[in-house]
This record gives sequence, structure tokens and C-alpha cells, in this order.
Amino acid sequence: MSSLDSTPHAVPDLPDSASAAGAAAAPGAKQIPPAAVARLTLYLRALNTLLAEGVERVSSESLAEASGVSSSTLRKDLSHVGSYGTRGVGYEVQYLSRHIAAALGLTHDWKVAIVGAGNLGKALARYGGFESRGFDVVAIFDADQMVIGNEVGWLRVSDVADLETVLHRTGANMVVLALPAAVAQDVCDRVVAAGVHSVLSFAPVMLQVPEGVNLRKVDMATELQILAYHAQRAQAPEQTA
Amino acid sequence: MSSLDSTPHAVPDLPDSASAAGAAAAPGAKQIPPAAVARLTLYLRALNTLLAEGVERVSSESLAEASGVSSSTLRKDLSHVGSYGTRGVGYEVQYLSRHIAAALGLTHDWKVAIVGAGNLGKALARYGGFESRGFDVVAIFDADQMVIGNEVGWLRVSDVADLETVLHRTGANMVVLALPAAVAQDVCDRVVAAGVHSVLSFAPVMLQVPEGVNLRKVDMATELQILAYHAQRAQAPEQTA
DNA sequence: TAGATTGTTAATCGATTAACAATC
DNA sequence: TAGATTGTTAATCGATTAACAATC
Repeated sequence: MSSLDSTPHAVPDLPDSASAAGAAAAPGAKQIPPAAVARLTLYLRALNTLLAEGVERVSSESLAEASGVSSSTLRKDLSHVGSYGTRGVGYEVQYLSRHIAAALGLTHDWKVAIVGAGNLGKALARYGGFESRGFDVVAIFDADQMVIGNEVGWLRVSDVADLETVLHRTGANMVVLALPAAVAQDVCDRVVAAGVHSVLSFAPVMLQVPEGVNLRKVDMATELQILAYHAQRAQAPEQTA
Repeated sequence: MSSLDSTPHAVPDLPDSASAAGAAAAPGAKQIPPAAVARLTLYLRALNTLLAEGVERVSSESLAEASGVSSSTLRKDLSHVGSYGTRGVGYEVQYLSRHIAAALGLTHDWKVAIVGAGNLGKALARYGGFESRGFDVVAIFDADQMVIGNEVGWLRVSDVADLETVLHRTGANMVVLALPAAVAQDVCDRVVAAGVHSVLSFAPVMLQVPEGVNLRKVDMATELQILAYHAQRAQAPEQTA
């Protein structure tokens, strides 16, 4: 009941046609608009589901439907990645999947460390969706002596005091912050100082990071608040007049 | 180590000046652009932090900085809510906080049920950030007989077979799906049929919902994939010529 | 009054959509 | 060839920013 993931397919290896993948990941590659990047992950998920079902070919129309976007948006997004379809025919599922994965940088070795072994940290550490998409969880930290040393999934909880040492030893290049807001900035500073440039934070605070550090935030209460706004709007007309 | 929340202040009561709050939540109130709604939650968080620190007044400039946006964007966003500042002076923290909360619909009674008592479901059920922002977790469900009846926070895990009954009895008006992708659509359909119109899903699948149902999605692996894209771009120039 | 800061306007920018020429 | 579907263009739409008049 705890795994959120149904797509059995992991991040595929590089495409057999070397040229295209090289182009997608090359430094000179034009950048993809943020909104398109977010949707490319949806297409990738849908493609990998199709792959698992044995589907070999798909049209922009049906891939768009499976991803919840318009076919126009889908084709526009794919045009940022390259030109991997066949007019009159559609896209080869595996081929397109590999090229999107390459464009997103998923052919790298991503090693993720989680800071905070509370409920959320543990949930993330055990979450199958990371491993299955090519993200290796290599360490988990906590500050609580009662928690340090405990088993979480395949890992043992490290002391956050050893953060720098363990990050280096494990080669972690991404960090997920699943800790109280009060200590998030402090830990974030140390993570950045230790040379990690990609941080995903679940702490409900504005973190300051230096230029060149990629920070993304997920705030679960915020999501409920946004839902509340729409729900209230939907209900209002019934309640009055 | 498990709480993510540092803002001690809950959703405030309605403003003492009745007119404004009424206007904000009124059916005729013009709708707020989606991007602005998302940011309003940030402002609210920042304001409540200021409130806890005893700060009484704030300028658009410093509230914007605390929220990580430009003051131009902030003032534009606030203009959708109303006109609650004083030129030459700034905003009264508590007053503005209450009006934003009202505009977001946070003065409603939001009762949240969580489906899935795996790691993530348990983490969410115990997550202090919900309660502190006015969301009451009233039920948690699972399908596993080994898990049903277990204590999670203040609650006991209910059998998902009793979903409809328990949703009605508890008066839940929001549901969080923290369950495997394979069963998400089925449970979602039942939730919607039971009359719940606001759903937050952590399952990595495209859910189909009828018109009028508010669905939001959080996919944690997606967030890492987006980070990967930016990290790869940042690294690429170093790696080649 | 003079200084400060809001609320709003107009200009810029980016994202989405519709339509269709290219081409399998 | 005829039918189908991509990749791209141009038009629309929405979001962000800069600037400033209103006003405390």
C-alpha cells in the first residue's frame, strides 16, 4: 500500500542511434521552456506505461490524451526535444521515451540523499517511484539519537552531524530536505557548501540558495489551500442567491 | 523530526470588518488567476511567520522578499484580493493575513480524509502542517487487513470497503489519495461518487474526473526529474570544451 | 508639506492554441 | 495516389514587469 508507482520501466539506456541523444544532452542544446519540461515528465510516464503494455507505436493524439494535455501542446513540447516522429504514422514508443529521457538528463547517475528520517523522510526513502525512475537513494540523515542507526529500507540512518562526510563518500548529487522548517535553511547551507547543487525541499519555508543552485519546493499544505480556493468558488454560487 | 511546519499560526478567524471578507468570498467575486492563487499561499505563510514574530506592519517590498517574489508581482497579486494596504505606510500584517485567508476560502471547515495508510499516508496523517492551517484530518483508510484498525496519530485506520459510509459520517469534503497507481482511479471514482469534489492525488497516474471536481496532483519523482534536467544543463558546459 | 508606498496601467514576455503545409 | 499525422507557423491568451499617478 505504500508504493506509488506502477510504471515498471526504469530510465532506459541511451538510444542506439548515438547522434540524436548526443544532440539532446549537448551543451549547445537550446533550453526547453519550464512548462514544457514539467510536461515532458508526464509524457515519459505515459510512454513507459505503454511500453509495459507492449504498445509499440502511438500518435500525438492518443499520447496527449493519456497525459492529459492537448495534442497541440504535446507536439509543441516534443519539438523542443527534437523531431522523433514519422508524419502520417506517429511515434515509436521506446524510441521517443529514450530521447525524452536523454533530454531530461535522466541518463546521468543521480544519487539522492534524504535529510530527515521522520514520517516523510522514511516514506520518501522507501518510495519505489524514485528507484524505478533511475534515482538512487544513497543516504538518509537525522539529528535524533534515537533514530540514528535505525534501518530505513536498505539504508541506515546517518547522523546529520556527518552530513558532509557521508555526502562525499556516497557521491550524492541531489538532496531532499524532509525536515522541520526551523532547521531547513541551516541544513540547506551545509548541503550547498558540500557541493550539492540540486535540492528538493519539503520544508514550508523560503530557502535562500546561491546562484547556480537548483532548488525546488513541494508544500503539501499549499496544495490543499489551492484546492480550498477552487472548492469554495465552486460552492459559493449554491450557498447564496 | 517529522513535522514540516514552523508557522504556529492557524487559519485566522474572519476579519472584524465584515464587508471586506464578505466581498472576497462572495459568489460575484472576480476569480483570481491560478498563478496568483499559488503565490497567495506563500504570502499567507510569510505573514503568519511575521505575526508569530510580533511584526505588525510590512511593506510590499519586504513581504515580497520574504516570499521570494518581486514586489511588483506581489502588489499585482494582492490587487486580485482587494485593496488592504495604506499608501505610504504598507500593510497591517494580521489584517492582510485574514483577508488573504478569506479569499482563499480558508474560513470554511475543511475535513480531509486520507486513502492509503502506507508510509506516505501515515506521514500525511501526522503532518502538523495540515492541522495548523485549518485542515482537519478526519479519517484514514487502507485495504490491507493487517493495517486496518491500527492507530495513526489520533485516528484508527478504516477499511477502504467502508469508504462511502465513513466519508459521510465524518463529513469529509476533501480527499488525499496516497495509494498505488493501480487502484487510484477506482478509489477516485468512488470518492467522487460519494460527493467529494476536491481531491489531492499523490499517485503517479493521470486520473479522470468529471467536470466540476477539483483535482490536484503531486508527483515527487517528477520533481526530481525536473531537477535532473536543470542539473544536467548546469553541468554540461563544464563537461565539454 | 515632503517622503514613502500602494494600486493600477501599459508594455513586455512567455505559453497555449488552432490551423496547415510538409511528408510519410 | 489518398489518407493520416507530424512539425511549425501565426494568432491568441495569460502572466510578469516596470513605471507612475494616487494618496497616505
